[in-house]
Amino acid sequence: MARRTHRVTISDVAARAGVSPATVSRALTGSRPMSPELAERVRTAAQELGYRVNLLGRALRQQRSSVMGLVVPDLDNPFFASLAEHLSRVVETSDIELLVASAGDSVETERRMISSFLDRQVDSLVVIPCDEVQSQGGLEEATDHAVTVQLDRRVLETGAYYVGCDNRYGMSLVAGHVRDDVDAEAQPVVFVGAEPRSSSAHERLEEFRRQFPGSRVLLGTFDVRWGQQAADRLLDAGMTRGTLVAAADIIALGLLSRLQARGHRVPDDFRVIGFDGVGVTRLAHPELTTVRQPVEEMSRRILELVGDLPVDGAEQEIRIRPTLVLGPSSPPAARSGRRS
Amino acid sequence: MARRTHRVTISDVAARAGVSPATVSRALTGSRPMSPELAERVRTAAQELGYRVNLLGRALRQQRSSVMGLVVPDLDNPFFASLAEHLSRVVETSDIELLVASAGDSVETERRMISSFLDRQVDSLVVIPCDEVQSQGGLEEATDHAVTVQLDRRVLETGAYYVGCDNRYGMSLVAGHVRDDVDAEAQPVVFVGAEPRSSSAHERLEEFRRQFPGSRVLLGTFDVRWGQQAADRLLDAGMTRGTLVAAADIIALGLLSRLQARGHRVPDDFRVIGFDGVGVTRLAHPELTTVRQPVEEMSRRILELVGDLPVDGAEQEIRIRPTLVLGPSSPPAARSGRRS
DNA sequence: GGTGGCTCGGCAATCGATTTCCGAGAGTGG
DNA sequence: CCACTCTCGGAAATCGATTGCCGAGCCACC
Repeated sequence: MARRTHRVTISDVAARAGVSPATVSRALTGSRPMSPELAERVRTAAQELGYRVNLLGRALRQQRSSVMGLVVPDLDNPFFASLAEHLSRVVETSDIELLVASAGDSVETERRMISSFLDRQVDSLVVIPCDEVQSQGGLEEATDHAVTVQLDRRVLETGAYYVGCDNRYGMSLVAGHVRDDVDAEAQPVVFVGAEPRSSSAHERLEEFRRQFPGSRVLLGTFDVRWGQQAADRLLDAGMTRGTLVAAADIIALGLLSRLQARGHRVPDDFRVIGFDGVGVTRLAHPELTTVRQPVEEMSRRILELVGDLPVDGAEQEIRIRPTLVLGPSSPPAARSGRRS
Repeated sequence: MARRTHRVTISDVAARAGVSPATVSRALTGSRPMSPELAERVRTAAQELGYRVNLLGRALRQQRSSVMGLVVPDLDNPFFASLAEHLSRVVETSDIELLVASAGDSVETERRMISSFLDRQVDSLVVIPCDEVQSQGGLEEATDHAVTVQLDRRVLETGAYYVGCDNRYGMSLVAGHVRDDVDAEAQPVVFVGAEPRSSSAHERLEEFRRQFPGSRVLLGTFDVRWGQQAADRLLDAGMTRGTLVAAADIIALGLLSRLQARGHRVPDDFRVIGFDGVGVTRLAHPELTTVRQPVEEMSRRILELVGDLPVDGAEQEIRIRPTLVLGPSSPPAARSGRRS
């Protein structure tokens, strides 16, 4: 386990190349044109000494860290992990770097992570807030010190940008599908959602209620376990068939596994519909009908917002329309013969 | 969208409190005892001005950033995401902060991320290497500049620590289970693994071969799609029953979904066994038998390694024994009546 | 040949915090 | 009352890089 014998600084390189630190800086960053042979001499000197730039020093001087921070509620939720991965790949194309921190599903930790990113002088901060209400403080703080974007979940009155999908529209697509393709009268429609502590949960729930007034609604959290519990609850109450609309794929997967474990068939007895449409969806058998969030485009819009040219006329709130992806978990009713 | 009106520095606070910057630093960090009332005066001055420390400045001076970097191959793989989440929660208990970057499954990006973390002066670096061979360069570089730990996947000759689970032992548990509880003679056993480009893939494969010499082996990548393809290949070749040992849960889930989609029953026709045992496992129906990696303990050991007291006699290589978790995807054969 | 413009290297200030060292003042013991 | 110790605040150096400014040298043009 060899360890740094000595720290090589820009002055060491300067000494070796027989020039001043200023010249080394300019040669390595190309911040000012110079004769090619001198530049080359500096580069080899740096190479030979194994010089590596200290980004702390640079950032301190430049007042710019070139870092985008991302705070997610929980990496164990595949949807958030996928957002992180996508954003990471998009940011990759710029000269910014994305660093991710998890809030461990706690508002306090979230706040600490935001603070810490700010203290580290990130240029921009993307936050998927834990809680519609309690995350507000942290976001306001962030907005004062860096370009801040709320992703996926909206918290009002923070002054930050928002990028997310049009949840109401997405849910209306589901409603259309259920009404057109599924025999709605014979089949009770139940919404299995999450307590509206985030705008996504909120909006999906509201739109469902608007579309299916009077329909049954069960609310829990965004995880597999809740889906399983909800399935148990419905089955224990004697339900034997129907359409279950989940507020997220991860809940739908929980529903699916429990329905099947207890001997019910999907889609014959129960139709199941999800929301999000990232990677994991493919895990399910049968594959889920779901609302695919345009993760790619969301990432690109974020990058634009924090981009080099701070578009002053930029929208505060960017909503991107999701698309419905049909899967065998809710096939079109045979007799209607429709295909969308 | 309010933005920093002015940058508050330690000198501003000093001026306001009528003391020197040195005193402010000492008051806020408590690095030297001082009269309580003075400390209080400084604190209120800082509060009133909305002062926040610049960690770049501090780190530059202290030669210590208090950051642990984590480079994962791909956050879309739930196992890696889960490792990140667990490590994050464990590190949370110390005064170190974990920052995560994804390599987007590319050796080049991985190298860039490592470099960038080093340039940012991380104190320690945890890497789940993409490739058993090609990741070596980056890891050597890392070892020269920070305490470096390879996680889950081992690359030889890097000088870095290694923390991971004992894959051979884990696979031998699976073998024992298959031999004891499953009628091995009547049921062909097939390994559905990944090309040995990582030590984990390697070790699991080797141990399987040692335990079941001559058994069929299919190799692909660590993702759902490969599991599905493998299932197709086996079924297309006329297989109708058997025990499928997957090198990872994520592959097992792919197998499961395709087997079921094509009308085969698990566990009646096919037994399926996974490896990893993190969150997503529960998604499956039926629930997977799997080898649970002790993610929690792995995280703790990592923190110890980079801990304040650099244990010089520390093991280079820490292997933690995983445990077998039985699930209905491979129930004990009825007639043997055994329970483990 | 003088002068203006240009190129390009170096000096030194700067970013923001920490920390070493110094010295003033208070307290104590002889 | 002197000498010694102790406490505690401040001046200034320091971490590593970037960059505004200056000036030397060169060229070209009149």
